[in-house]
Amino acid sequence: MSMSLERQIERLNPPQREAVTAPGQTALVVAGAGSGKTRVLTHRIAWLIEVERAAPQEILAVTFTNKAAAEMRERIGELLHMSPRGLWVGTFHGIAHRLLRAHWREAGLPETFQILDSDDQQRLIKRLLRELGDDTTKPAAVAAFINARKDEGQRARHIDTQGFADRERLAELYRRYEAACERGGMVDFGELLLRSNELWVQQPALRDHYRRRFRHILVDEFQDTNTLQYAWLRNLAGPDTSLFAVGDDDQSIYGWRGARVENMREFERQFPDVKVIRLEQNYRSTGTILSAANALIANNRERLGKNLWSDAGSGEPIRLYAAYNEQDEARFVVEQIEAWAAAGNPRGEVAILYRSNAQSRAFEEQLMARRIRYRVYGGQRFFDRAEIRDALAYLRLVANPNDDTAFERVVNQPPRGIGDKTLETLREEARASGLSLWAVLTRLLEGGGLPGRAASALGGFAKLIGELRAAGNGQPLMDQVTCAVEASGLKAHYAKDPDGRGEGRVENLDELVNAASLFVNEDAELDPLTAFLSHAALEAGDAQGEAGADCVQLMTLHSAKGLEFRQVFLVGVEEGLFPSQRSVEEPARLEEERRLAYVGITRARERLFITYAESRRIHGETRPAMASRFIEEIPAEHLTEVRLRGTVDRPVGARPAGGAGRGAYSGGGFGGGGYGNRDWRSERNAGRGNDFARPAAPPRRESAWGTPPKAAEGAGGLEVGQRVRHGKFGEGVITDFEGQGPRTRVQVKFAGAGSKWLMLDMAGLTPA
DNA sequence: GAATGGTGTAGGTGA
DNA sequence: TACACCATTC
Repeated sequence: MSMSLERQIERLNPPQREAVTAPGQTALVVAGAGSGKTRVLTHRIAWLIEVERAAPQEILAVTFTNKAAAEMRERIGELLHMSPRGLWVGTFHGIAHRLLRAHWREAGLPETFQILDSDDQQRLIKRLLRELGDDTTKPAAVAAFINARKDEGQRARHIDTQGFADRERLAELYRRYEAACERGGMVDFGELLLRSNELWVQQPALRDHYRRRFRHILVDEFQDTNTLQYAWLRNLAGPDTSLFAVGDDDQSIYGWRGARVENMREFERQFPDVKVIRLEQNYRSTGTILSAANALIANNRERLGKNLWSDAGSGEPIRLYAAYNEQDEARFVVEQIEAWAAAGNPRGEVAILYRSNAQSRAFEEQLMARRIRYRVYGGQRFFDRAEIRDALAYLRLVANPNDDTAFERVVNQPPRGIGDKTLETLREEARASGLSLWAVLTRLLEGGGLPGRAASALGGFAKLIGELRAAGNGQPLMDQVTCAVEASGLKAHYAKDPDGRGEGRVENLDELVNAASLFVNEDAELDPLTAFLSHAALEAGDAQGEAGADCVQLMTLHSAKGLEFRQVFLVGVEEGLFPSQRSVEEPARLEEERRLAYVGITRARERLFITYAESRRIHGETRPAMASRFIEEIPAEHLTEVRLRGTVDRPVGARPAGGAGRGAYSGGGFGGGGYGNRDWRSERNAGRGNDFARPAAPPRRESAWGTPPKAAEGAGGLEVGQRVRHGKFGEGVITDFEGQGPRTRVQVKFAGAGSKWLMLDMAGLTPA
């Protein structure tokens, strides 16, 4: 053992060390949030190589996200001071894809098969429905059905329709969808896994080859495996394979994608000699944050059971902010971030976590207005943009002209005079002959029988694709991409700015060329174009915004899993949004939402804010909202309210201490305009828990930072009760101050515009 | 065949 | 709000 690895392993705590050095066939590591899960996995791999003398090519490590795979690879490299050759680290999808590329013949695929993403998939289904004259079935519902069946390992022929007409219908669509994919050499995400699992089942010799090769299989985020992934693992693991699974049932958040937490229990049952190791010491968060997370997750019934602990201090209370609406919420968060940065803290250690991507908008606007750099993960990804997908479709046709999905996308993009009528002829012909659209097109052009105008338009398209294919032969990838973007007329088309976004789209197309020039094909077996297209499908592109820079991180709770930040804002924590409306009706889904909240809370190392808005605009409609039940599930002693609607901070549960505060809390209902007048706890819980029974603590007058604000002095000679004039809002009376120095904020009750908090420096108030 | 405007609708997470 | 889809017009 090298000294450094030995020392590294000595530094682990006993259960971590036990996991890393566990002998025997199977181990299940139940690893709580922040308990050093990735550390265990990477040390385990280093230990296998250095101590157990395993060859790197005997090790397979599977993760769920590309980000996790990249991190694991990097950390193994650091531990071993080199990048081990032959070690397989990747996502389930990435590894399945690699297998299918290597064994396309055995898998019954054409060598040039292309990957269908969910958008392609829906378009294909839409086409199938149109063929059937079905305009009532929703493509999304069909896609969901097919994907769910694939997640369960079922093909169309396996489906037991039990005489139910709708199920029969869906099964029929699945059959047609399978046929269409088969014809075009197209493989969707689920198919990657399904087919590679069938490879194990139908090609035992091949399976045995990999069983002999991969003596060690390690699985990350095991709680998120679905039926098919689990079957795939069980098939690959032979009697001599050592299977090392790491997971946390409390962080299972992909049920909607078929994940089965039950697989953890199943694993224990099916491998009787499995060694179960629990990692419960948390090294990440303060005691307060952990207690809050523990209390929240205790409301779930279906748990393996574990309790995180930490020997770190309790730290600050969790701050709760009730915003008036989503703009106020964003403004509050961004102000907090400004203060954090002003105090010399890195912005890159701040994350804003939300339930859904659409929520990023208000925060982006505020951050942009205040010129704070930020980075948004997820959402509209680079490879999902319309113009990029167009360009990729041309490239897909170059790689495989039978790819009907790509054909349909660009046959008339940019418009070249090929309309519905002409396309319908093609489609019909294709249906009748079982050929691809491209094959039919070639045949029709040769045989004549097309109206002159259509023939020349189609001829132009065929010529273009032919030229792209010829030009691409042996050319560097970048030249192929340039050619597809330019010769297709795509760039010129978008440059004409058909929708007011032309400039950005042209930039994106240039960026695609740039991406191609930087692309490194790591699989020598694969031609660069196919490798690039697969990369585009499997890794949806990097986050938007400035990479590497010290930026605030914006992402969904789902993409935050596995990450940690010194300061976290958990925003939009409202009933109907988080937990989402539909999940409220189903206990299992509600529990998954709660696990998502648990994931969010446990991302924070030092400081956690939870915010919600009392009024939120959804689908262009403003609706009242109320605090999420998850807030109520956090013990009140861990929460401190921040400046609830113009009053001072107070510990949650404390009664307002009269004076100006009282009015703000009295009264019921919400959505009544102006700053709200409702206690943050909903009626149903008032008087239930002991939160309200505790003796009321005196309201603490403090800013969010715990620094007592100075009163009027230092605030430009203004004081409470003074009449002032504002450029936009007119005349008003100062009712409160908060903060000090450049962060001083002042509350003014305006005659015509209600009560507002203003940054003193910015507001330009003059005595009236 | 292409462009434009109006209408209706909306679940949200991701490889 | 934002986008997809349809009907109308050029």
